[in-house]
Amino acid sequence: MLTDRQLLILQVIIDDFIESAHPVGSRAISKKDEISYSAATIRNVMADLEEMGYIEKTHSSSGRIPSEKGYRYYVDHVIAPSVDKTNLNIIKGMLQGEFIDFEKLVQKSAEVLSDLTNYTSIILGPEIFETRVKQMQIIPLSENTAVAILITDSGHVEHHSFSIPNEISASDLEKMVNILNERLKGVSLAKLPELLNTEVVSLMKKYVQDFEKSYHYLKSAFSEQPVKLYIGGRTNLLTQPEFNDINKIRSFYRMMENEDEVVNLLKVPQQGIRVTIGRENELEAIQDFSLITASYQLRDEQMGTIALIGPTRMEYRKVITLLNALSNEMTDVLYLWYKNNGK
Amino acid sequence: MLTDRQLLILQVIIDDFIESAHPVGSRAISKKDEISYSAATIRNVMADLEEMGYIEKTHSSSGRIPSEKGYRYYVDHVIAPSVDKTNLNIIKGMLQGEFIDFEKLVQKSAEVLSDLTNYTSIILGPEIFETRVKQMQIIPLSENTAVAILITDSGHVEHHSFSIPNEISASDLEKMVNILNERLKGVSLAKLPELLNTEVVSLMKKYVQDFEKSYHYLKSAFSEQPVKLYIGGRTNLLTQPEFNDINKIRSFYRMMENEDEVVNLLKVPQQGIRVTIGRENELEAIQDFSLITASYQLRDEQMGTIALIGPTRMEYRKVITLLNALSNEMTDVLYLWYKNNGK
DNA sequence: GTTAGCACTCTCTTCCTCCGAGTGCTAATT
DNA sequence: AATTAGCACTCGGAGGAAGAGAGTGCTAAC
Repeated sequence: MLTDRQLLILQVIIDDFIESAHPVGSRAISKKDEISYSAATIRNVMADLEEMGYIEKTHSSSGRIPSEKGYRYYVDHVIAPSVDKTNLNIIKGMLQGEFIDFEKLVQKSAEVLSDLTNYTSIILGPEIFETRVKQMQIIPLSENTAVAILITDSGHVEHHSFSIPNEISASDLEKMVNILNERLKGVSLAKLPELLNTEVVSLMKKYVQDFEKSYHYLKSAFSEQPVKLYIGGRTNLLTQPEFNDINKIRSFYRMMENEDEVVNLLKVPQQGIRVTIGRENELEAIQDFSLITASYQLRDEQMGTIALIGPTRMEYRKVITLLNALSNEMTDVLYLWYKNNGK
Repeated sequence: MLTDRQLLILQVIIDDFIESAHPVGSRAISKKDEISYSAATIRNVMADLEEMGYIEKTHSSSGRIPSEKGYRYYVDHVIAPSVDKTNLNIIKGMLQGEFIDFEKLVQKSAEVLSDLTNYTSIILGPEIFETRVKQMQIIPLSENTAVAILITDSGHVEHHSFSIPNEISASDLEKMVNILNERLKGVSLAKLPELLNTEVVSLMKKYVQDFEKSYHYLKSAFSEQPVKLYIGGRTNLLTQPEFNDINKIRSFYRMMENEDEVVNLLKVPQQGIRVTIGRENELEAIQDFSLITASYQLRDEQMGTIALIGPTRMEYRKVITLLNALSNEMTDVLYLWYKNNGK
């Protein structure tokens, strides 16, 4: 456990380093307004903090920088989720406009988040499990191609072109769609695959010739449920001094190119804010970074994740506040929207 | 006009520099198999080439590197569009698979192109002017929201959520859609805005109450015709030695983040291959790069553009060959597809 | 318990030197 | 007349030495 004085000095070191990116020396600390000790005293405290592992030197006679353990302590004990009115208003303003298309809104959120912080923002979702099938359609384009469309009550549209084998007749296709619509309207997407496999199959077998094949094609058209990923401020991190190393840039952007990897990074069930600092991250490519994630919900069900990624020397206070605010707002908006649409 | 010997040496310098990225000296040239002159002779020729502006020194006693003028000459006079069988087969193989969704195919092309070259590929389009309206639909989601869907005969689906003002009744909406479908089916997208404004308007005024407002909302839903942009190998250029400069990286990626700018870059009517080298590019952010573009057509109408961007020290021969092959193949595929679908 | 003083450590920058690659020119060679 | 060998010269880059500056740990005084 840290004494008050140790905590104070740790905090000053971290705040200063977050701002300047330079090692912090005892003299600089002693000059701060909130510090009333001499440099020598500070040095003693710093020696203690270093021994405990909260700060480090870059070389034997350098000032100190926070260690990952130091950041961890700072995040866990120092930061009280506060409210930043200015940014909160920006977020509220953004989310308040006429709310039509949740996906657009998410995209916009990612942009605002990265602009506000100068880090890279990643937003996942919304997952569409909770949304329900509004309508399904299959529209023939030519003799042997068609496009299948699935519309959900959230306004989400999935579409998929596919080719129709010669054995399947247009009338069969039509029958299938009728059956699908009749049976699946209002079904939540989470239950869609199950229903497709059981009830609907037996029903269709009765009416549709050459059922197996049709079904196969149809299923492939609807089974893909991509998780949407929105990234904002891809190039923001380039201005960070820790990004001077070209190899770091390379490995980071390689990672970001790989959507699956990014999705996996964020696809974690969670409540509240999660902070992983440096080597706390399992993914090697971001072990020099910190990742801060929050989720937004619909009726206690996690719909998606919003995250910011930046150097370990991150403005944790600001970022956590912001993410907290945004996730709450998104949850609220989502709730209201579903309520207003009578579901 | 260059003599044969000057041309030969220019060619050797460029080929060598493209491969090594290091200035080429007279001794190295004289050692090449295809060169039978001594270093001293080469030096004389090089002095001439430099005087004419085709090559440059990096400092007073360095070897030579090609100037932009040198590359230009090389591209215009040395490169005969040849056929690279291996890569051509890769491309053909890729395009041959069951052709269902042109957009997916374009995306895949961008990936293959960047993998094959290690540069960054950009593909624009396909522009959908030539495609025709297959069906339009408006599906109400709730009391005051709906999603408008437009399906074209190419399998392209545009959708747009919008809110319905209270004054507009559901039955009016239905009428509108009926009218739209009746009138617009088979109309090419190029003519869509015009028709919407003339014929359809007058017709709808008759049947639909509060027409003005409905029309306004509907139009906004269908007027946006985004040009799709596919980028492959975003991080490929990071491995190029000329990308050691962080500022270059920054300005390049800034540019690439701005979709509009990239679209403008490629949205140029053209035939054949177009090569812009270094400062020939108007856009400042890529004045250290070369951009090579080709287009693909449908019945002499340009549908889209494919491009590669890389350092001015680019493998022009390979890239031009590849782009040439791909644009031809894409044009063929497009033609066949439309033919097979009886249009 | 706190602080002043001081020797010490380490990085960073600047300056210097040396080496090698490559050039341009001149004179010799073909 | 064209080509080539020879040679002095130039410049960038690597490597090392020296000095400045920032900061430390320790000791002794307050």
